[in-house]
Amino acid sequence: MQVVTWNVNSLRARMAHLLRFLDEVSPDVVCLQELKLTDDLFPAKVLREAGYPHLVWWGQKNYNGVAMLSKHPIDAPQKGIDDGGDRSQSRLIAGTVNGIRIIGVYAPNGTRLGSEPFAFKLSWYDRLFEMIASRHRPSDPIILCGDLNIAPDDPDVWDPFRCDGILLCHPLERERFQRFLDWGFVDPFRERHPFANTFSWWDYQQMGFQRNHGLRIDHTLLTAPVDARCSEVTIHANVRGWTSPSDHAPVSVTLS
DNA sequence: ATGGTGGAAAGTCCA
Repeated sequence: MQVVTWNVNSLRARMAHLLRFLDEVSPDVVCLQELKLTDDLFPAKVLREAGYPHLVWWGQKNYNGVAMLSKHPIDAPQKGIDDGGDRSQSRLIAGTVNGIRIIGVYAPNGTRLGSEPFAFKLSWYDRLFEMIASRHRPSDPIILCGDLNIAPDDPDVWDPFRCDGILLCHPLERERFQRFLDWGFVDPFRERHPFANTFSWWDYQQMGFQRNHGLRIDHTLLTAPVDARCSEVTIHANVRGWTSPSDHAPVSVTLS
């Protein structure tokens, strides 16, 4: 089983790329972020015809928006962090596929250090952790994937000196990421490639992709029983080179 | 010095 996460930066603008990717890679499950459309505009019919009959989506006007596409049934679908807190931003979609709880998220960017959106990012992460830790054990099969908007360590950034302490690389953000690892999640990419400077996002500006000025902020965290089945982690960086691309590449995990 | 690019949408906001 192959599971993909991809921030498409507008589903409507990226529909041709998505269909091409589905055709070329044929993953079992796809978690999408930044749909940037309302629920009524979600292209369910086209995606069903593309081989993904099982769909869950939670859109929002202009910003955010998440979806899960699957070849297999999606049990216990969930939209948002169901803790009674803020639901104004569509940032989480979850479902159980073939016994694995798959949680796809679009973490807040944070905008600027010290800003209100930055505080929202930190508290959103606290809520996400609480949601998972309060209802799961590390021995449960879980995939936590998405645009986490955190580059966890120096090898995850194009220039550790220039990126030191900036947004997406700040200690307060890295603490939030580390908390999931301390709880029991594994970062299978870093586990298999300890020193690789491989990125999942490149800025549109100043030839970011051409100069490989990128960050690894899209992740596929696995609990131990899923990691034990994980044969491959692929960052599909070639997709970032397609004409008029998303600024994020898809990331996939392959399970035996 | 507050830019550069891209997407929402029709003036800015967000990333």
